[in-house]
This record gives sequence, structure tokens and C-alpha cells, in this order.
Amino acid sequence: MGIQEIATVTGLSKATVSRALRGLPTVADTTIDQVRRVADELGYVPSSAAAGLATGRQRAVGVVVPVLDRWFYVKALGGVDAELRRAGYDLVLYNLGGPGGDRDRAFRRSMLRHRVDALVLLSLVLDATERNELQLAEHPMIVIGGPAPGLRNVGVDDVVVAGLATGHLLGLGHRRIAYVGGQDEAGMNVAVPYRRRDGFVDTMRAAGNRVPRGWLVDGRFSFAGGIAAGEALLGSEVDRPTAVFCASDEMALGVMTAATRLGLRVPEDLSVIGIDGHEYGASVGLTTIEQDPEAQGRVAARAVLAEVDGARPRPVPPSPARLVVRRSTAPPR
Amino acid sequence: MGIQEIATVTGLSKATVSRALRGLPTVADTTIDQVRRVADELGYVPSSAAAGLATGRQRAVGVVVPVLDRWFYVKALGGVDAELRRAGYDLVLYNLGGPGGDRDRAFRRSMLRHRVDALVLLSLVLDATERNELQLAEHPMIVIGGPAPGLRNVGVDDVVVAGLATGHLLGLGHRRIAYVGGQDEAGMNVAVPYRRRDGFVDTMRAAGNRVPRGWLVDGRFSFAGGIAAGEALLGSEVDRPTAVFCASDEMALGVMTAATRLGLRVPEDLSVIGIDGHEYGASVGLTTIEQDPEAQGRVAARAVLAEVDGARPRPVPPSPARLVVRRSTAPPR
DNA sequence: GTGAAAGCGCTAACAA
DNA sequence: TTGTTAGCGCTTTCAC
Repeated sequence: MGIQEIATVTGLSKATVSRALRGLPTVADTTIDQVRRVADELGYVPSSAAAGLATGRQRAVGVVVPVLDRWFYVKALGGVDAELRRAGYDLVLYNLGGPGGDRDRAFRRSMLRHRVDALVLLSLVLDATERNELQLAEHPMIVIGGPAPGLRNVGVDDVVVAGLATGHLLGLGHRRIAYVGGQDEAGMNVAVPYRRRDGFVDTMRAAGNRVPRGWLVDGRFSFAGGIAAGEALLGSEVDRPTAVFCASDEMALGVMTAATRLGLRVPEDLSVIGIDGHEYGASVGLTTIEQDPEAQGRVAARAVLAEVDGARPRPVPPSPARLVVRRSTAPPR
Repeated sequence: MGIQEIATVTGLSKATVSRALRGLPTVADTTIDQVRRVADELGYVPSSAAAGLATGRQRAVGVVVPVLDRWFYVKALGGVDAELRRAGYDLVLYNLGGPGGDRDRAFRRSMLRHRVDALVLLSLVLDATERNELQLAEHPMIVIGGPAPGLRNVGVDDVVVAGLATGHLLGLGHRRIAYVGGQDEAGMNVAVPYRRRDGFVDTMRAAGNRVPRGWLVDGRFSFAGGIAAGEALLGSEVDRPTAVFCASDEMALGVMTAATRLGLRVPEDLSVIGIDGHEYGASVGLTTIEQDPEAQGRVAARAVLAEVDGARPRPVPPSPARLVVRRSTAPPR
């Protein structure tokens, strides 16, 4: 049940069958038809391993995610996938698995085995060792989200985006603004949270506001983390911020939930703004800086595929993001 | 930069190098050390294609998802992934991409190319053609969620689970209960929604309650869909249900949001119960039937890996699910 | 438009 | 414990 059987049945050579199966132009149309028919009858299944060995191309792209269950990663993954499918490429998923997964082994063991022709990294900053190891494999690489020293990068400018959000709150008249972001999660080495925090702090300072240390809170980029952060921030009546800027919508939803639970009304008692454009946010009136991770995924996939096809890597312009004002932000009382 | 170079440098044969690299017991420890060292120095990267060709094993498993951005699929995918990583297998993701993606091509073109040793299908029911095509590839297969004619299946018993939820509401004294589920989404051929609806209807009828047609609503298994369903169901003051059973937590969260927006209090004016155990639900007090898709993913992965290793496929017992009562359900007024 | 032959990089008998 | 020899199933020159 290989190409050979088809050759035998049709009386053609393996070479011609191979060409016919791929629809190469140097093959007679009648031959192509015949080969295809016989292949179907025989239930022929091509072997990508054999093809890969012969050509050196696997027609597969690896996608590396820090963890799976975050809105942004899932959306971006979907975008990469859509583009790969269009191009007839398979997608190999490398999930570093957050805290639990031993990142090292994941990197060495699988990603380097020439199983893929290119790599798309989600929000990851590689250290020197990792870069060296990946370099060995010599495939095209690109990073989605977050700056990437030495690598191409697609995504929004996080500092700018954070400034935008902060500026919106300042423009409404808020001065007492808290930030809910994240830390580098368990060695996942993600730079995004820090860049957004910097954008926030810089914008606040530039406008002449102080940023109390206690108002830079870790929300772990999750809904539950947002709730915890919100409760910490809003629990006491004294010295409560009038607005909270969250580095992701998931955390913003958590803060809104915490606020409601504490009897605060949004936006009358508290303004909340997030980043992302999460569907839930639209439904509950969350003001946000909207971005399109799916589009970013598609762009990234196209970029590496082009490079696989021999194109010279060109830098990708920053992805668009825009302020979407909804019901969760208003002037302070 | 293949195994050959290492052989040349060390003065050993390709065969020994191959064995050493894999740490086979028939190789001298000193040889293993030496080979590993030289391999490192040379920056050797193994070729999974070559190994796959030679052994017929790709050390990769395919996971087929109908769409990517649903809580259940992401969690289950994570579970499968964790187990595969443990076993040193790669995960190839086949996303049917919902309505847009042309399911046929996806099936033929990629999944059958012997790129993977086994397949895990998420919530998919295959039609005869598809089953035949996949059968060609002859790899072990298993389905997570939903019954699978002719295939092994891991997951909760959806009829039972729906009955449990419905029973909880009935037990509280509700009689006017609506159901929010889903349809077969754009040919994705997912059976779960129907099974849960059946469980609901059967339980209602058995308790002597009628189920108006208009109270079986499509919530598209999404948050937004849940909101729409909730608005349709609760919009008019006359003939409003006192409780809603949603076939997923995401929809239940939507219904709760719609209720709040319409000025109804949960649970005073409306009880809501879901299925899943979604993190957001815990935070907002949603009563639910909790299941563990990640565990289901691990079980499924283990099952197919065992089969790849020659084990006889044994049926998997139904996965556990349990009622978690929180604040969203109460007796009707 | 088609065929013959070499080889992609590894593993797996079988010998030694 | 190590080496020799065949392939695994394709693609790809180079001839015809």
C-alpha cells in the first residue's frame, strides 16, 4: 500500500506515480486520472515521513504556547492554524504547560527533531541557551506578542497600548488609578506584563500622578486572579482607587465581579478598563483596548511560511489596537 | 550533521551510534557517553522523519477538535497534551475550524498521512465516509465526549448528567424549567447537545411536567449565545420560566448575565444551573454539574498510547461528574 | 511524457 | 558489545 503498488497495478514507474500524485505538469492528464483512480481503489495513504525524508520538508509548523487556557493564546493559535490549513501545513502543538511542565525537556526533546519546518512562539522570551538550541534546528521563527530579542515579532506595542488605556482613564478625570497585571509566571518568561506595567507607570508619571506600590497588583492574567486582585484593591474603604486598569480583559472581568460583590457599582463607584477584546467583555460592557490575536496568528503563520519558501524575513509592523469605550468607564464622582 | 558524522568522528558504526543515542542496554556506558558528547559538540539534531520511516512509528498523536475556543475543548486538549508529553509524544492539532473550515479536506489531506500513530477526537461523531477514511490509516482512535458509534469513548454520560441537573431543579420545587443547549453546529456533527436535551426532556416528562417547545432554546454553546437565549426566554413577563438548565456553563453564565440585565435576581427570580465546572462559574456562584475534561483528556491519551503499544483496546468507564450547588439555584418563589 | 537508479537519515535483523 | 547489510516510502536527477 505504498506508491509501489500503484506503480505495479498501473504498469507505470514509481517516479511517474509520484509525479502524477502530486499533479506535476510533466505528466499526461490521462495518466494522472488513472493513477488517482487506482490510488483511491487501493486506499493509498501517503507517508509524510517518507516525503519529508526525501525533500527535507515536513509541511508542518510548530506552535509553542506557555499555557493553553488563556484567551489570547487560544485565539492566536486559531489564527495560526487557519493559515496553516490554507497552505496545507500541519500544526504541531508544543505546550510548555505552565508551572508544571519542565520547559527544558519540551524544548530539546521534541521541537528540535526536524518535525516542523518553522516555529511560532506565543509570548515567549527565550533565554540564550534556548535560542541556541532552537537555532540548531535552523528553522524560521517568529514570536507573537511581546518583544523578542533577536527574533521577528508580531503583536501590538504593549507600552503604547497600556498608555492608551491609562490615558483614557486620565482623560475621564481619574487620578487614583490602580494596575492589575501579572508576573513572570513560573519561569514562563513572558515579557508582556512588564511592558504593559511600564506603559501604565510612565503615562501616570508623565501626567504628574504618583503610583503607590500597593496599586500594582498581580492578577495572574486570569479571571480568578482578577477577582483576588480586585478584592485586595477594593476591600478597604479608605484609600480606594477610582479606576483600575487591567492588563487583560479576563482580569478586568474578575475585578468587575469583585467590585460588584463588594457592593461597588461600575462605573459609578469604580471604572474598569482592560486589554484584549474578549467576547465576555463586550457582553458585560467592559471598556477595553481591542486587539485581534487571531489576525496576529495569521500574520505570523504567513510570515514563517514565506520564509520557509525562501523569502527574506522582513520585519512585521505592529498590529493594530483600538480603544473601545463601553459602560465600565466614566468620570469619577 | 546526521548520525553518520558522529560515526565517523567516533570511529564507531552508524548502528552503534544509533543505539547509543537511544541509550539501548546493549551498548557500553563509555560508548554512550562518548557518543552523546560528540553529538552535542556537533550540534546533532535527530530526524523524526527518518526514524519514523524506519520504525513505522511517528511518536505523535493527532487531536481533532471541532473548534478551538470552547472551554471544554481547550481543557481536554490540555489533558491529552500533558499525557503525551509525559510519554515523549508530539501532538498534532487538527482543528476543523467550525463552520468555515472545510471539514472534508482537513480529514483527507492531513490526518491520514501517517503523520500520527493515533487519533483523539473531541466530541465528534463521524459519518460513514469519514470513518472509512480514517480506518484506512488504521490507527487507534478514541472519542472524548459524546457517544461514538463503533469507537471507544471517554466522557460523562450526558443523559444521566442532564437528568441530574434537571433533578436538582425539580427537587427544589421548580416545574417551569427551560433548557438552553445547542444544535449541531454547522455540520460539526456533535451529539452532546442532543443527548443532554434528551436527558432533560425525559426527566421532566417522567416527573409529569410538560416541556413547551419554546423552552428548548439554542445557545450555541457560547457565552454570547447564552445571553441571546436568556433574553429570548426571559424577555417577556408572561410565561417566564422559574429556572433554566444550560447544557454548558458558558451558556449559563450568559443566561445569568441576561437575567441581571433584565432586572431579574438570581436565584430569587430565576434559578440557573449549568454543566462543566468552568472557573468563571465558581467565581460567580453558578450551580453546576462538574466534570473534569482535563482528566478525560489524560485518560484518552493513555488509552490510545496503550493501544499503540499493542494493548487490546478495553472500554473506558464513564467519567465522573457531580452536582456542585452554589448560589444560582434556590426554590422558586 | 516516462523510467532507472540513487539516496534522504535512520533502525533492525543477523553476524561477528 | 559492535559492525554489516538491508531496507522504510518517497523524491529527484539524469536518461531515454
